[in-house]
Amino acid sequence: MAENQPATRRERRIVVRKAQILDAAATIFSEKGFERATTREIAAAADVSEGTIYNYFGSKRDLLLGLVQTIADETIQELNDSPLGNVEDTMRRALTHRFQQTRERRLLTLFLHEARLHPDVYRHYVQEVLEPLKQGLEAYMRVLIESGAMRPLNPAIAARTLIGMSMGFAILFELGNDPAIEEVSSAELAAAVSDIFLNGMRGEAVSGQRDGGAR
Amino acid sequence: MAENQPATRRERRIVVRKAQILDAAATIFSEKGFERATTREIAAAADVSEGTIYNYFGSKRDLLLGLVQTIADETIQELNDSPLGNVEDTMRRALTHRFQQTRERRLLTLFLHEARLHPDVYRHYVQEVLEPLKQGLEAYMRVLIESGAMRPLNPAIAARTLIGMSMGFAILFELGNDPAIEEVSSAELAAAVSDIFLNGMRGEAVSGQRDGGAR
Amino acid sequence: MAENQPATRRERRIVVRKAQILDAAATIFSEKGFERATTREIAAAADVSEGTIYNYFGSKRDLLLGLVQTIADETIQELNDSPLGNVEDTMRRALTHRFQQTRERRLLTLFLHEARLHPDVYRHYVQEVLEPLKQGLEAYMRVLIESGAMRPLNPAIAARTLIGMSMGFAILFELGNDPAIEEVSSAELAAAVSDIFLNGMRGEAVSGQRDGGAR
Amino acid sequence: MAENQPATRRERRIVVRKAQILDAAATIFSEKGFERATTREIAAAADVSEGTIYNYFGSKRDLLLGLVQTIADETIQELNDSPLGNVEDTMRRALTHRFQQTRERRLLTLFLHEARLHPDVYRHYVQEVLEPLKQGLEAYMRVLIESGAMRPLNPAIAARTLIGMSMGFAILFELGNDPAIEEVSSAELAAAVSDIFLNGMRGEAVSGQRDGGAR
DNA sequence: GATGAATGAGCGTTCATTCAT
DNA sequence: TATGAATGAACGCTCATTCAT
Repeated sequence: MAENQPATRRERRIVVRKAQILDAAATIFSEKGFERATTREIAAAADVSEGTIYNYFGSKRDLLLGLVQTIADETIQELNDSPLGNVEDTMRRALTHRFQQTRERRLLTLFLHEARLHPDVYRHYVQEVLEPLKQGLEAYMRVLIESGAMRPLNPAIAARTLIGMSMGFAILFELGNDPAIEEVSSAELAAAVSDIFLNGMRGEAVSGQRDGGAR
Repeated sequence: MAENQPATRRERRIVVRKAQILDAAATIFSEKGFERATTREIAAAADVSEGTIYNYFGSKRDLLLGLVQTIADETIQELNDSPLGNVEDTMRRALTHRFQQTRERRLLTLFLHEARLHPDVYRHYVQEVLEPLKQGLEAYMRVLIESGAMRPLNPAIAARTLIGMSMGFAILFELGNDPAIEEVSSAELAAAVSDIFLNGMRGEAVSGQRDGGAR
Repeated sequence: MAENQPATRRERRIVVRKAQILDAAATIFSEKGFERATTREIAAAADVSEGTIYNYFGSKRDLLLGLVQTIADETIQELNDSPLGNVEDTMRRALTHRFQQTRERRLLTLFLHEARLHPDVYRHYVQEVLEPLKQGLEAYMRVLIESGAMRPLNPAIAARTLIGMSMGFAILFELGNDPAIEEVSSAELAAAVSDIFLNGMRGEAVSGQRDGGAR
Repeated sequence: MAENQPATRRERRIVVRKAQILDAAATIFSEKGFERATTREIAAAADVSEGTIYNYFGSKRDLLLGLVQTIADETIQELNDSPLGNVEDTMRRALTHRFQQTRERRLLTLFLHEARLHPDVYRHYVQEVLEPLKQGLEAYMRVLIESGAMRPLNPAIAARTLIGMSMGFAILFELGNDPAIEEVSSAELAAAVSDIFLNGMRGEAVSGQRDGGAR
């Protein structure tokens, strides 16, 4: 966002106002959920009147969509910006970032809940963020497998396992009240989780004299 | 549940009615979310009047709690009933079950969302199901590690990684629209996921030196 | 009521049941008022089911009417039964009775409230009890005045003053929390009140010239 | 009330709106009673929407309390403002005023009914208006008795007799349908009632020896 | 007759949205 | 533009009444 400062003072002010309101919305949505949050509370938290919200957003729903969009954009930006080093580093960095964000903005369960129920949110969040991520990771898995760096597992499932793992962990975070993960730094957690996954993708299949999926 | 039929006709009818209403509530909650579901819709889906709901449940919220409680009880029951065979089988069975349930009852994002926001749901779901599961798994990890079957990783984090992985995967399921996992049987998915995790817990730690995608 | 035992066992039982239900209704109405009393509570207090109430009374409203009727009948009965001795004794006896009843059955404000709002109650209570009482007292006043026992005041107003006084006092009683009247026996109160009224009706008119407290 | 205009336009509008709504509430409560009055009706009578009521009052109950408070304040104001002349004049003036008010605002039975059932109304009406009145009158009675202007009757009972008389009369008024008092001016009624009471407090005690109606 | 579960109209209240200022 | 009072549809819930058992 920063690279593209709107020219006029007016446009700049609009962007600032929108951000101010979205920030407030994020806070209140996170505290109360979408439905139980009231526009009055959001207005109070944003230090504007209720009417002002409607000068910048068409509806309460649009606040949510704006928020989702903002975060989706950020996420995509980060993914694109993240230097592609070796797998371990990349993954650790991505997970670390993810965990840090979850600690700050507890919006994941909200987004998932709303995405499941509301097509617009679904579009902005699942289709625009999760799907590309799946595709990208799946392709990456394929590369790693073909290069021999990983076992010949189903790359689609591997990609989804990683995403699910990351998302699930983030949710545990968001649910809170778990010293075992709260007292560990995001980086350490990311390292541990990434270690398990990557190690799981290497090595031999767990046989399997026992019957599994792999044989 | 069938083994323990309440004696009197009246008690039996009450149990049936409650189940009928909870079933309807599950359907509507899953479709609309808790807040957007109305007691009128639930009554219609249960084929009773609105008043009847309140003969069996004290409030709309109690419907949610009843649902959470029911599913929590089921989950705990399953965990206790599940035969403790070797790690692989147990895990596969548990995950398979989990994935099957998610396909049928798309309530996970709802529960997580509500648990995050409502202390009662938190108590019934997180504290009574998730916490014990964490503790149990953590202890189990410890055993496996001590026995040498697994690397000396932090058992707390290992347990949470597995739970997060399972939960995250279930959410991807619930979000739907992903042929890559929908066209695979629950058993196969469970096998693959379990394979990655267990393999990840064995073997050597992945060192940071090895490079990743470039090779 | 006692003089006229219904012949059959069945009829007798009906009368008993009705009384049992009306008693419960009196208790609950007095505690909660008519609207806030529920048929469920009344049924519980009467130790019958809700349905049973409707076997004996057509509606909740009919419970109130039945109660009003019962008390109106009692009141009329008492008035007719009360021996007509000298004025002082009669009045004292009537007021004593009134105050005793108020202490037991705190239904006066309820009746007045409902009579003001509901024509049926008005008919049963105001027209059948209060009006005859006014007429009777007015005629009595007339007699006393003509006989010279009282000053030539407007007998209609005199009668209403006495009734109002008695009713107002009863309300003060019903409102409770007033040791000054609660710790005095009904008889003493009745004597004092009756004394003031009767004395007020005798003697000379109070002329405006006399000054009041200042003297 | 006019002497103390709130400074700002906004504050003025709020006061006006509250009064407008309370007026409507008074009308509807008087017609239907508190429970049977609906906020819809009150809103319609006040010519505002239902929502607007809740911008000014927290609940339907608060409307009642606001009304009680308003009238309690007025009553207290009047008592304080009323010039203390001789007893007769003071009493006549007070009663006249009372009767006039009852004719306009038929809220007495409602207030008594609600005061009996609802602690908040009790506090605002009985404790803040009736009790001080009792105390004031009792003290006044004591003065009159000590000065010899009245017989040595129990001043507490005398005070309550007067209050009860006034209240009871007001209720007869409110119940309506009585030409004998409706066709007489408030001032005349007040004069007659006050005459009876004051005369009753003077003179000698009515002894039981004198016979009553027979003479 | 007695029961109490079922009913559903109707209530008080909330809150996203509008619009006159 | 910013405001916040006004709006009214829609919600959760209650309870008098009915009726199958």
